[in-house]
Amino acid sequence: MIRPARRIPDATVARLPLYHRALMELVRSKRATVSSVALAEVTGVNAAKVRKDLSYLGTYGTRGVGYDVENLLHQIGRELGLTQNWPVVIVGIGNLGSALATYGGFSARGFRIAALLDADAAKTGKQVGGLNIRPTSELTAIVAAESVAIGIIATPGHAAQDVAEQLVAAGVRSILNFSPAMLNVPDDVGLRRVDLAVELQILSFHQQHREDDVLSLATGA
Amino acid sequence: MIRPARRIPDATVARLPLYHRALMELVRSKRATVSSVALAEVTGVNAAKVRKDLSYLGTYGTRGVGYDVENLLHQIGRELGLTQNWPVVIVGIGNLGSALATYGGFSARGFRIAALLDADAAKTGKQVGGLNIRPTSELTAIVAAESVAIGIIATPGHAAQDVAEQLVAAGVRSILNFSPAMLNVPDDVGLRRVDLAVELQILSFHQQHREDDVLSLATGA
DNA sequence: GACAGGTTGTGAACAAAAGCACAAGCGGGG
DNA sequence: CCCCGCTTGTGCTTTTGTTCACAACCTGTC
Repeated sequence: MIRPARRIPDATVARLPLYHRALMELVRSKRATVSSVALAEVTGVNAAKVRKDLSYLGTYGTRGVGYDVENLLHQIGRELGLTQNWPVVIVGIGNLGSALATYGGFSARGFRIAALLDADAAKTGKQVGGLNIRPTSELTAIVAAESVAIGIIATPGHAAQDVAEQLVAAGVRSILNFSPAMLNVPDDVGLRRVDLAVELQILSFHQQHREDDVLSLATGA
Repeated sequence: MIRPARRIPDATVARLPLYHRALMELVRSKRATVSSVALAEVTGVNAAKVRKDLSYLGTYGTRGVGYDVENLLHQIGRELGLTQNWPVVIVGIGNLGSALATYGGFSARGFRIAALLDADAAKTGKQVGGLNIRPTSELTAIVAAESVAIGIIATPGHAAQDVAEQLVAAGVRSILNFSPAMLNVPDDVGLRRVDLAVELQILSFHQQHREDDVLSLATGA
């Protein structure tokens, strides 16, 4: 067999975007090569972990030298599928949808926003980030016409499942869900959820417990 | 000692907000008790994992019955520090900052937005989500006056480190960074970063590899 | 052409997390 | 008062992820 040697662990996949971004920085600053230690420093990851992660992609480093920045960037990009210029649709153009539509980070990494959709007829035709907002009814046609494989849901929670089903029916294969709802989709459709408040709550947990510690230190408990 | 038995694993902490949100739903639908299986279903987590996670908080379930929804919600909220009504400041009121400022999920979970700050004088005084935008120069005063412990950075990457240092100097103990920059802060300051494009890239990876599989299946490779 | 300094790639040890499986315990019914 | 069905809490096993430590190897120097 040809590709079985390279089953990339989830934890590694989750870090590849981090390396990718750091390498983009390094390219901009005209750095030709980078060592695992240097890459570890800018990404906040342990150097051995960096090397192991990169070794899953292939043998792109040179002992005694490091990694060629351009090449490594390319390889990671390829592995992540960023060379494909995926078209994406964003459904739900409220504050968050607008922020996503104008967020430069997507286009900088090979995602092209194919359309902005919103169910609210009052928004139809308005421009956000240089694109017209279109009615959700056009979803199927747009997905078919542009071979859209990825959909982003930024609607309120109660509309999300319905939108997800429309996306799946239209042929979208991966969904990024920014709404609070938990979605049900077929097994063969990729699904990830981002909750803006989760990270804040995790911070709050640690904050809380640091205070507890200080307190118990003070009282000698 | 009093609190050493309960060292909650990171993986569990990351899931507590998920349970918390699901329980809020259940309270709204007047459900009195919930079993680990039911909670597992709505959160998409394995039932045994739910039970183990909850057991770290204490023994709040009843065998043969399940968990009391209200009580469990309260316990999780307390553990996460959500009963404290933490004041937070948001720095950088562009599209993303505005989305965060108007995002209902924060206030619904015990975070109060104490101020919106932006370095751009042209924005000063404008209203977003019922709050006036104030100049960054007022940061120190606001943090002190309102005992702000948590800061959210939604500025462009190049401004983020500077803002982080101001926040730390002013006394903020935890920072949530939505900018692409990697920040350096003292060890005793909590720091988390959210990158809106990361999840999209992870999706892209899986999408990409699903297509590879289909392809190699077709070619018999 | 050998040596020194530096860096990768990876086996092996260690740690954390996930998942299974079941004893212990609750509550309702007869 | 006992039995049965249900559900928790958790010991144990397996899987996944992290870290260490070092042999293998490259490059430039003398």
